[in-house]
Amino acid sequence: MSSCQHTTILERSGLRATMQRRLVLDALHQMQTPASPYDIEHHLTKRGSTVHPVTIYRITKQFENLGILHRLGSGRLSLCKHPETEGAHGYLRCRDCGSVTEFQNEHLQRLATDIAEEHRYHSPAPLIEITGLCPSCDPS
Amino acid sequence: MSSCQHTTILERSGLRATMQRRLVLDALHQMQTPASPYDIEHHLTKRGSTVHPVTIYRITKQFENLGILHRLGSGRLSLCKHPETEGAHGYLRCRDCGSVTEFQNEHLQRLATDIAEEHRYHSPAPLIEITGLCPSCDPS
DNA sequence: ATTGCAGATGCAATACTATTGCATGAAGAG
DNA sequence: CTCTTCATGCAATAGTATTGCATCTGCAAT
Ligand SMILES: [Mn+2]
Ligand SMILES: [Mn+2]
Ligand SMILES: [Zn+2]
Ligand SMILES: [Zn+2]
Repeated sequence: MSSCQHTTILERSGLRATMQRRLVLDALHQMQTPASPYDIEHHLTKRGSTVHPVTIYRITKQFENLGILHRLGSGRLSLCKHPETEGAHGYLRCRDCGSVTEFQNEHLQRLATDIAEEHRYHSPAPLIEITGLCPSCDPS
Repeated sequence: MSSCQHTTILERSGLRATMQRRLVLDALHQMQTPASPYDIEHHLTKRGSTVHPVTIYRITKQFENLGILHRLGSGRLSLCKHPETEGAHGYLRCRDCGSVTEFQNEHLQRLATDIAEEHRYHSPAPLIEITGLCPSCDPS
């Protein structure tokens, strides 16, 4: 996903294609892993760009509402890899160290979508999150 | 679930059965809905009991690690209804208003557990959380 | 029942995270 | 280019969580 595709995402969203929004999308794309607003700021600072933390909070909230990114239970943000897909996205998260693995399971995603609909839930980006202890954090 | 059962939970956990821990369990049980640490404090204060917020933070973190309660993505805590059951527990959460509905779906819980095991995850209380927009918050 | 101690609590200080109001600045339509 | 609207930066504030340390208490041993 190139920087110009990020601009396309913004155009389609109805949001103005500002430098700050493109930088936030670039950062999330480059980091490849869920990141907090301050993680994003640090990433950008290291690369010589600056976006004010308050702006990052505002931008990410908008992106979340548009389904451009997912906010995980840890508060970290993950770029939605397939925004055109209406189906659910799956994450496995360690509640100890916070590490996150994205998974793809059609069957589970179908079931989760059904459950959401049963309860009259709707979202442009339904999110399934399974929380447990990762191998490193499992005391056994 | 009575107060004496709460004491049993504590005995089995290896934690001392202090007044504060019993009060936190009582509060979560009485509230019937996921609550933040400060929600718990306010509930207790209204009933004439006081447990210091810092203590509630410490207690709930221990309970979470023991699988006695679940910490949802909103940060709110839900008493685990079936601590003896090793299977996963499911929650549907609105990312706008934060309302939570617990659901029970054997099939989805089985699938989620399988996915967790595939990734060598383990937990005394695996948690499935589906996030979307509830009927009240759906703009459509 | 008394004692002793590891573990638990309360408090204050601190750190971290998120939100709001307002003045200034930039995107993009015309 | 001009204008309007939306977006950003900054400062202040609010909300949430953690830590160190002194004191206290559950509970096991005697
Ligand atoms: Mn998505
Ligand atoms: Mn459980
Ligand atoms: Zn871990
Ligand atoms: Zn809602």
